[in-house]
Amino acid sequence: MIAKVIVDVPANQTDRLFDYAIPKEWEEMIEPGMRVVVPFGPRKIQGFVISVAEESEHAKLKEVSEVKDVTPILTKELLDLGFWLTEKTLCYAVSALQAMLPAAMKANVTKTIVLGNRVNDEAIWHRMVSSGGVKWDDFLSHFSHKELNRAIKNDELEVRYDVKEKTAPKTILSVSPALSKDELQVVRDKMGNRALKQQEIITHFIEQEGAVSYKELMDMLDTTRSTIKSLVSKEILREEEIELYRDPYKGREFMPSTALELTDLQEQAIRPILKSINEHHHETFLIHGVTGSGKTEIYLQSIHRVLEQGKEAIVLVPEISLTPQMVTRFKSRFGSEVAVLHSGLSRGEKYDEWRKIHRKEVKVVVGARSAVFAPFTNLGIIIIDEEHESSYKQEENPRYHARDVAIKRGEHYKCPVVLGSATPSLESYARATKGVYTLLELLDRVNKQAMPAVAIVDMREELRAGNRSMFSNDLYDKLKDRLEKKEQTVLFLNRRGYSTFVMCRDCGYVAECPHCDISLTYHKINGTMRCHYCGHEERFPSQCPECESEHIRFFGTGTQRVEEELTKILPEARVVRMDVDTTRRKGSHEKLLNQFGEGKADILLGTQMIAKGLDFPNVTLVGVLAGDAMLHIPDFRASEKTFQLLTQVSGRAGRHLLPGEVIVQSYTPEHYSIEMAADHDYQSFYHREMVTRKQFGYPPFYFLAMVNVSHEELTKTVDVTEKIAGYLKDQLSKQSVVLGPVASPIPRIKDRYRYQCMIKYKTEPNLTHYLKEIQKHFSKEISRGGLQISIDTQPYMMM
DNA sequence: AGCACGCCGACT
DNA sequence: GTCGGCGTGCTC
Repeated sequence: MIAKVIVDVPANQTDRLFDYAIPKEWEEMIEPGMRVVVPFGPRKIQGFVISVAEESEHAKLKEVSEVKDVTPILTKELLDLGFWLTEKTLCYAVSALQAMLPAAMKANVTKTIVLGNRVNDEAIWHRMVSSGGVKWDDFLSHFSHKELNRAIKNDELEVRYDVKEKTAPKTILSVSPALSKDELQVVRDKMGNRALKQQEIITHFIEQEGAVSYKELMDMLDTTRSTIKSLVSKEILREEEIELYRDPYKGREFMPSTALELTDLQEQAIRPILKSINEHHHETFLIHGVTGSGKTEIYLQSIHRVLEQGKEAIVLVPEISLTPQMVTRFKSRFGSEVAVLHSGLSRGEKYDEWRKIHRKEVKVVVGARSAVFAPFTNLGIIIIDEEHESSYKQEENPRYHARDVAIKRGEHYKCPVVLGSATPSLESYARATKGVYTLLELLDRVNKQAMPAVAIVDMREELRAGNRSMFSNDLYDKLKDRLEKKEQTVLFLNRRGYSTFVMCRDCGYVAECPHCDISLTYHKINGTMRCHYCGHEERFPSQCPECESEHIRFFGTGTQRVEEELTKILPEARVVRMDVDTTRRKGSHEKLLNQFGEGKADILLGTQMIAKGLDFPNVTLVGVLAGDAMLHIPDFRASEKTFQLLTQVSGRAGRHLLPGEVIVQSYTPEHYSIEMAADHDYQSFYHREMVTRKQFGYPPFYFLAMVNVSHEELTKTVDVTEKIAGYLKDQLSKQSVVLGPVASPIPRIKDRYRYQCMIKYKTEPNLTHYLKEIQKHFSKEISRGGLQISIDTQPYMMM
């Protein structure tokens, strides 16, 4: 029998099936979707079995050397999904398969030098290697490549390839009785008055079933390791390794919750979803529900119905809002049926959560983007909350959008896919309007609470009036007011660090990263300037490197700076700052939020990450310091992003009894995305923005594809991009537009020049083929490492 | 991606 | 004549 294998080598030339003979003893065992270790050239690597066949076109086949799984880790459905992804996103098949598994399962190949068949105990390395082998790197730090190669040729040394998993299941050493209960009784009675502690332990095992870990037993019976050990050596107890799940939510109690009574509106919205579940057919729904309209309850009750049918559910949540609050809601409703997958977990924890899904120990998974690949086999619903979020698009290979994958899986399982948002993406809303998706609207808040009043402050006027601080007078007054009333405020700024750039007031010099074409950001904590793209760091200069003036200052505002300013103007305010810098440590995210939730702070100041999902009853004021910060990014979605962000942030205020108020500061207050967000008017925004999209030929009117080229040399970069653009212009129809070559908005990162070419099209059935041709044509230059070409068939990042 | 093989210039 | 540099091509 032959195994057709995709090997774990992400390269153009190896992106195909390789045939291996299956040794007799494994013939019955090997199935598609299992991982195997195979010899590949002189080394050993991991691979995925795609299919099993009777024969091969190849005369001489090597044998599969190891089988890594007892049951397939990828089902037929997921294998097919992988190849669909490969085709759609133009990535290597391994990359697609790998993306569906937790990182811990990725193979880790280690090389060890061991003694060969011919004995040479004279050799200088003999003592080092003879004791069971030496790591490849360790050997080479003592001896040269030349010596190694010669010894290998002489059969005196050998290289052993070990293909291991990155993370193993966690185990704990436990003991269980080696004898029956009656026998234990007999043994205990024989002990008489001696070894009382040992008798206690035996008593425990007579009274209770099952294995217990050393630690538990020691705590429970107040005994010591050696007491247990002696029972083990007498063969009364037996040691065993028990597999353990790393439980990220260990020790936390989730108060069970039951279904809430739905409002009439919610009732209307959930009905078509339940119908789709009951009737077993695929349909994509878009719930357009304002913040606080009770979308989550609809999700929960839909899932409930799915579970009643014995099926499974996937809930996708943007990484950033996978807050403990969200997790709590699902855990309290569905208890231990829930697995959680997000980037805050350690690699091992993710692995364990994944195994719970794979072993069917859970029925619901709540997770970020990659949870869309959860290995369920009887899916009943897929929910994507905050559907418009750009984090559902993966910005590395495979460059997929979770929404597309969800719909693909929904079609396969004939189950509904529910997209939910207060500010749907234009793409989705347009599809809903056209009837491709079913639109469900929830335009009132559950508690009939009015939407918060939003005031826009023109910061140009503030300047004219002589206010040069980052807080408008209005915002300052309101902040003070809330402090007095002991109510809380959320302050939002889309920028971390201390300032945006460093400039000399005399000559206008701006500090830039020497490796990237981007200005450096000042970080006060250690007095350095940092590049957010390559991590380059340098000291803040005491004088201008150009004109030696001492008037070199930082401009713009970051969260650190705002925090400092706040303590100056409102010294009595207690501020919690949340950004990547303060939440880097595990669990700090949750800690800061709890602190604020328990009323230990008056102001929560933060970036993106506080924009969604937070629900604190005592928050009555939301301040957006730079409402237009996003408007000026070079991206056709800039207005959309601004509208979404402002709407999301405003939704944080007045969610309960106290009415909320929002202040948006802006230098361009008249922009429609800001005005319409202030009016909570999604409809008008949608229509207004669609006009622009149509006019400039962007989605949802046109499809996009983006080719990004980068190389160390500028001329080479331009040259290649020109060739690509020329080729595409020749091949594509006249209705399609090929833009470029143009320099990327950030023309250089990490000493590499970056150019791009964008394609706008309506129908282009062979586009994938042409793009593949481009990849093939430059594959040699790419594999040599000099040239990089990345192709995105659904770009979300224009930078 | 690795890794071997082969060809070429620079050295013992 | 030998070593090691890198360009080329293969991996079932």
